[in-house]
Amino acid sequence: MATGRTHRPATRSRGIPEATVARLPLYLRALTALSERSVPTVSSEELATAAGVNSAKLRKDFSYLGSYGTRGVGYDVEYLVYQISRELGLTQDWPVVIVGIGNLGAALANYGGFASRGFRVAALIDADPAMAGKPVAGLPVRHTDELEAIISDNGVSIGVIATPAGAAQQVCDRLVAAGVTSILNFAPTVLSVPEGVDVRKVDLSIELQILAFHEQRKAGEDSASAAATASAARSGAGGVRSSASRKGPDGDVPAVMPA
Amino acid sequence: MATGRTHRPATRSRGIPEATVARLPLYLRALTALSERSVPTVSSEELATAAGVNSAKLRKDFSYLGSYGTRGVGYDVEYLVYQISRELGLTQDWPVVIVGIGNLGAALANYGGFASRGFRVAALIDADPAMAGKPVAGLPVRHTDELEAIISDNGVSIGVIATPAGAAQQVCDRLVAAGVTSILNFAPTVLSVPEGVDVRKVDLSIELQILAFHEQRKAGEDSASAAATASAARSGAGGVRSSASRKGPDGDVPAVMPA
DNA sequence: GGATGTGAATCGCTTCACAGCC
DNA sequence: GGCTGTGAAGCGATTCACATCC
Repeated sequence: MATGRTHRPATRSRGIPEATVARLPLYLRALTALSERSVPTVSSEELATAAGVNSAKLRKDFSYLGSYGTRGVGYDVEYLVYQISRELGLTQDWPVVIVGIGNLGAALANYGGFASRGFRVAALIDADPAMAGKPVAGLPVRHTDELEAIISDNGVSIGVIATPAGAAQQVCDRLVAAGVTSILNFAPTVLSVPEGVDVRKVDLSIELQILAFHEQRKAGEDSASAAATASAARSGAGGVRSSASRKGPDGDVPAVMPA
Repeated sequence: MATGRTHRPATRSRGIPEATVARLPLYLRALTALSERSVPTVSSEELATAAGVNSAKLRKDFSYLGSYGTRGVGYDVEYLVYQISRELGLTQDWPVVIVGIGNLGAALANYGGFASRGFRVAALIDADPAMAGKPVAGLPVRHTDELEAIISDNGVSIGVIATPAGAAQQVCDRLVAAGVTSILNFAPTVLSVPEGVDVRKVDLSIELQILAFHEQRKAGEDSASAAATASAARSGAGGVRSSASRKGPDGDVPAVMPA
């Protein structure tokens, strides 16, 4: 999960569950591919496979949007592309700014997936004066001083933060003050924002850590020694928990602190 | 959510809920920051705030790991850092390969967040012969031909795919055949993998699309015209179906939705 | 007194299974 | 006959609220 709803008591945004909203882009991508191959209709089964979900979930998801299918037949690809696009708000143009033009910011600026949906990179912003004016992905990098002007001149409501962690909150505050109400945060830090501002976060290392967790489990299933280690860890963790005593039952000493 | 568990019947990985696992890296990050500031203990309340979750959830999460706190006092920062690191498998070294050294791949290679946890970039791999040998983030780019050798020589079990969508499945297949069992996929495509291989995906444009959805809703609350558009869209969508509308059992919002 | 640890209640998502319609 | 649309059941995660312990 790479999400970060900020406050808000679970706003089931008018009937469409959050989990469904998160999958709509997936369906849209699969449908767009079908559309390009001029496939006229799909069954929930086929589309679900293409999107990597199961068909019951897909049908349920679509049922929140309306009755767009035809029983015994399936869904009209073009029509569904349109409906989902509209539901997601992609039939309109969304100017976005990217703040922090390091490696990641540059990668984002060049990322085709933004432009191909309704997103338009209105400006690239960086705090380094040496970067100012340099073209990245065909756009000149602007200095942070211009941030407020850029936001209001372009009517930007979505900002992408790709700065180092230390600068993120400050950038966030300025974006919000300038009128941005949705933020996609790539900096590894928790942003605090006022009510009404949405933040989603993508943390690259978190995803890897989750994989490492499962990977470790797999290793434990195979080799005996690894399994022993793992299960010792386990019983220390979830186990009996006799009275008190932190520290796992056996040799489980900290001593060497990891990274 | 940017996840992608592949098959597997919900493997509540031996007692620790998936949702909890996904938050452990968050806690770890907050704890590491406290550790660097030499803070000896934290309460669930403080730590929860720092990690961006609520304290009840945090305590519940920690309860799956064991009783590592002290009632009336809080949690020992260093000790908790160690326990979570170990639980996540970060006390060991994880060699990873990054395949596809375009803008994004290069950004990932340079990303400090990998190295700082237990991850070590063992190799950068790209299909472009012109890239071969060129240094990126201090490592020479290797050609795809060497993929299998690199995986087995380094005992790599985690692979990162940052190729264009068209190449991703093929790269994935080769990684898996060579022994990789966890994949972090940045390509905007659904990967199919055999049982036992974990895939997590990060799709940059999906996150933006989710923000756009909520942004659109906000706009509908403000201006009358926008609201009209939105609700027209809505009724066109959910409309017909005379029989009882899904939607909350009772007073679910009509027309103009509340904040 | 103060904060953890955790059953119990609640909520929301997923899955099932079948009625409804083409 | 085939596939959608959806109540209802199932299940996991979140939240509550308080017993427990330092």
